[in-house]
Amino acid sequence: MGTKIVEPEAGPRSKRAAILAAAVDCFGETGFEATKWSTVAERVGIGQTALYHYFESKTHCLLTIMRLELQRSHDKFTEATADAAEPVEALRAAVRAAYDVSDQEVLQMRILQNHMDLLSGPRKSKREEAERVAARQLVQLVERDWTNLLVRGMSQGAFPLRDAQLLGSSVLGLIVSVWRWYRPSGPTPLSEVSELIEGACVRMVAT
Amino acid sequence: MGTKIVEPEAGPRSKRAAILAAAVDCFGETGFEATKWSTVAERVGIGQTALYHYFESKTHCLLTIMRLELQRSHDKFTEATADAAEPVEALRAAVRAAYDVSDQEVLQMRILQNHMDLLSGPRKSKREEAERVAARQLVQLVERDWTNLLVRGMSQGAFPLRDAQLLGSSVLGLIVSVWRWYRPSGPTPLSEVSELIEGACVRMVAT
DNA sequence: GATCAACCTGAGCCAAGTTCAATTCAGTTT
DNA sequence: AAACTGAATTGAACTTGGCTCAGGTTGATC
Repeated sequence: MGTKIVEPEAGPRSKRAAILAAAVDCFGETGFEATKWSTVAERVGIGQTALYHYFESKTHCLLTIMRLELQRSHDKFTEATADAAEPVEALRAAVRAAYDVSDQEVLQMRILQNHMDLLSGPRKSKREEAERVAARQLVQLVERDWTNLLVRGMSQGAFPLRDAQLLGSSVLGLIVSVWRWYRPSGPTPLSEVSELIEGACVRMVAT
Repeated sequence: MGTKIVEPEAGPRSKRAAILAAAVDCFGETGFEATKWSTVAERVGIGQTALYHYFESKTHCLLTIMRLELQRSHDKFTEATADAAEPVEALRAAVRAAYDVSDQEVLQMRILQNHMDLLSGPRKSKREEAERVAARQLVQLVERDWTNLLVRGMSQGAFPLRDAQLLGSSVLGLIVSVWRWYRPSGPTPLSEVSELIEGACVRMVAT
C-alpha cells in the first residue's frame, strides 16, 4: 500500500535540486518532448551522462517533477481547508489556495497537466514505475480531497445533493484547465482568474 | 487570413483515410509518443515508408487529426445552436452536442486535448506549419463560439454580466476536461456526464 | 500497349536517449 | 601524508525510431 518514496537525501555537492529546477524550466517552457535532455545538462553545467547519476531516464525526472507537484497540491489543499468550518468557505479557500502559486509552480502545474496520461500505463524500469505509482496515488488523494469537501457540504445541507464523485472531478478539471493557457506574462492576472473561478465553483456546487 | 487547407482529394486507391483511422486508434489508446509510427503502417498493411507518401511526418499526421477534430467540433456547435433563440437553451444544446460523440471521436478529443501545446510553437516544415496554423485558428473559432454565446446571453439579460472571454474559456475547459479521464468502457456513461456538466455550465453562467 | 502519376519499398542515415568502463574529486581512515 | 572510499563525472560507443533516398510497381487513361 502507501509506499512512500524516500527522497534521496542530498549529499553536499549533489546537483539533484539544480537538475529538477532546470528541468522544470525547460519542460515547462519548451515542452517535455521538445527539450533535449542534454540541454538540461548544459544549463546545470554538467555533461549529459552525469544526469543518469541522479535520474534513471528523462521520463523518470519528469515523473519526479509531477509527483512533487502533486504532493504540494495536496498539502496546500489540506492546509487551506483545515480551519474552515463552513463548507462554502472551505470551497472558496480551496480554490484560492489552488491559484496561490509561484511562477515556478505554474510551470510545474503545466507540466503535470500536460502529461497526466503518463500515469495510466505501467513503466518498464523500477524507479520510474515507483514514481508513477506514487503519483497516481496522489492524484486519487487530491480527487478524494475535493470529493470529500463536496460530500461534507452535501450531507450538511450546504450543497444540493449530486454525484459528488463526478462533480468533484469536474470542479478539479475546471480549476486545472487554467494551467493550459495561463502565462504569468499574459494579459490576465492570476488574481482575476482566481476570483472568477472561485465564483464559478461556488455557483456550480452550492446552487 | 483564413487560408483553408484543401483536403487532398482521395484517389481511388488512397489509404489516407485508413491511416488516419489507424493513427487515431493508436495515438488514442497508446499515446502519440508511445506508439511507433511503423505500428500504424503495419495496422494499415503497408511499409512504414509508404506513410510518407501521405504525411510529411508522424507529427504532421497528429496535427491533421487535431485539425479535423476541431473542425468537427466547431461545425457541431454551429449546427446545435443554430435554432435556439433562448440563450439558456442554446447553452444547453451546445453542451449536449459536445458530448454527442462516437467512440472514435472520444479518442480524437483525447488526442486533441493531450497535444494542444503543439499548437503554440511554430513547426519546421511547410505542411506541418500549415496544419498547425489552421488548427490554431480553429481553436480561436471554437473559443469565440462559446464567448459569443455568453455575450449574447449577457446583453440579452439572460446571464449576469461577467468577463465573457474568461468565463468562456472556463466553460470550455470544464467541458473538455472530461476527455482526460472518460473511457467508453468505464463505469460512468457519457449521458450521465453530459447531464451533470450541462447543469453545472448553466449554473456557472446563468446564476 | 505506352504513358504518367499515384503509390509503394528496401536500404540506409541521423538525432537523441541511454549504457558502460574508466576517471576525478572530497572527505575519512590509518 | 598516503591509502582508501563512495559520490560525481566523463567520453565513447550502442540502440531505437523517425525519416530520406533512389528507384520499382500499379492501374487508369489515351
